[in-house]
Amino acid sequence: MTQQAKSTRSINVTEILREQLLRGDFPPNTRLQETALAERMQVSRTPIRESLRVLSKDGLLDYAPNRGYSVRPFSLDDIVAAFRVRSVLEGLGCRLIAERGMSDELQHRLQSVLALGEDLLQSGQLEKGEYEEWRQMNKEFHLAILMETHNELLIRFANASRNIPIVFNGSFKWYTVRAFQRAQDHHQAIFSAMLNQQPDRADFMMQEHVMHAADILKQNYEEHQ
Amino acid sequence: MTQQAKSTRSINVTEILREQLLRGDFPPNTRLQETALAERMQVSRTPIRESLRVLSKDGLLDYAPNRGYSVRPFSLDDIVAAFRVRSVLEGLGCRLIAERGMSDELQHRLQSVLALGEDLLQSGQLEKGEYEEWRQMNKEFHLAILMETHNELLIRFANASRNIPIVFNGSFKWYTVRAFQRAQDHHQAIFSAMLNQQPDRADFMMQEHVMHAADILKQNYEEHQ
DNA sequence: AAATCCTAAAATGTATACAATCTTTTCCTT
DNA sequence: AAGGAAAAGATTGTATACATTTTAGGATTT
Repeated sequence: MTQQAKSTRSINVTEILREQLLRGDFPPNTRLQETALAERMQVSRTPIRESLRVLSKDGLLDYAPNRGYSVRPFSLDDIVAAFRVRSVLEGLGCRLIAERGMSDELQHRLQSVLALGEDLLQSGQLEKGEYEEWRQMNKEFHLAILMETHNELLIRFANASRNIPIVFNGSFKWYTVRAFQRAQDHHQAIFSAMLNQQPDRADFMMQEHVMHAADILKQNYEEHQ
Repeated sequence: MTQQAKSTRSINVTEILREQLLRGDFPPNTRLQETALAERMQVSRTPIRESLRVLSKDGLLDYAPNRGYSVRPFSLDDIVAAFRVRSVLEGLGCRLIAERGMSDELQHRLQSVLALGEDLLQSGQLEKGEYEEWRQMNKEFHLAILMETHNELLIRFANASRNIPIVFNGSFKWYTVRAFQRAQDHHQAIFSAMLNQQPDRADFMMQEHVMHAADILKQNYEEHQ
């Protein structure tokens, strides 16, 4: 029997609400009233309040004393700005690893991730819009690199910079096959740069990679919105 | 009469506790018990709990469900890692401004800050360890640049990366006159790079500047601790 | 003496009651 | 009818009571 991680209602509510906010379930500027939420979530106001406080710290909600919380609206500029920040953070991650050299473990892990990416490109699945596996693969690639830095603040900020509506699930639904190929090429180049201890190249290519995703989002945002 | 910003006990408690944590009033790993804090702060447990939750989100406290909160210990490596992150964030800020060019307002503001720095160096005050004015000046320099980016996430992260014990008040107490001079030179170079729209130089010099502060802290940390 | 279990105390988690603040409506004045 | 005070309603802020979990201590067993 797997060990159930301990939790509290407050934490559960926070994660459920966060998911809903990231999915875009609530229109921008929607007021989130404590009593209404409490009823909806079948808990008292106490855990709700703690959740809302946390989510506003994460930038997902706006807050004013005695006025309560509302869903923070994100403009396209906000989102692109967040990508820019993430690009330098993840770029720094790659740089740090390139400087000190990869561990064997990371090397093998990334190699298998790269192989999976290659498989997905070959299989033709991506043409049919089945990008869920790609999403998993991509997440593992980025997360594995970040974790290896052992820089707690870097990991925290890089993750936080992805916790933004629209950004969160990636813009893969708008990717062409060509775009997937380019992303795979970027991953390869980043891996190569870290392996050969080329910090500048590793940093630069990661920034290029992240901002490429931002460009695709930018091009498709208006028609979707 | 100045407009008193609205607030709540929860917010007040959070800021008081944050200050105390940043000053290092609590030894690392000290448990912060809600009832004890509530009595000390003359409020009930409710606002205390909300504060502790927020401070743990900010990375100042550790938290485990049903076990409560404790003061997070920071190693020298943690602190240097935070400086590295801050250096790329503030570097990005300078780059963004160098790319688009400075506003007249920022230009004048920074020029007056630079002039103040020059004055402080001339006056000989800094030799006697009176670095409070320098601290103010330095803060304004960095903050003015950040604000001008209008990148909300960048501003938030950059500020958060300074909210760490020891880092918070700067390591100016360990600065020699030579170190102050070098910092002033860095400020001048950063300003010049942004004015002349040299993004690479602006970014690089800001990183150099921030990591210089990290170096000084590193050299003096052991004897202080 | 070491380990384990059990119980009591203390701490955290949650719900609810009350207080303060904001919002809306009503009603009065001009 | 417009404007504005004042009261009623709704919402957030805080305190407290109760529930659950953890922790500490001691008794019991091996």
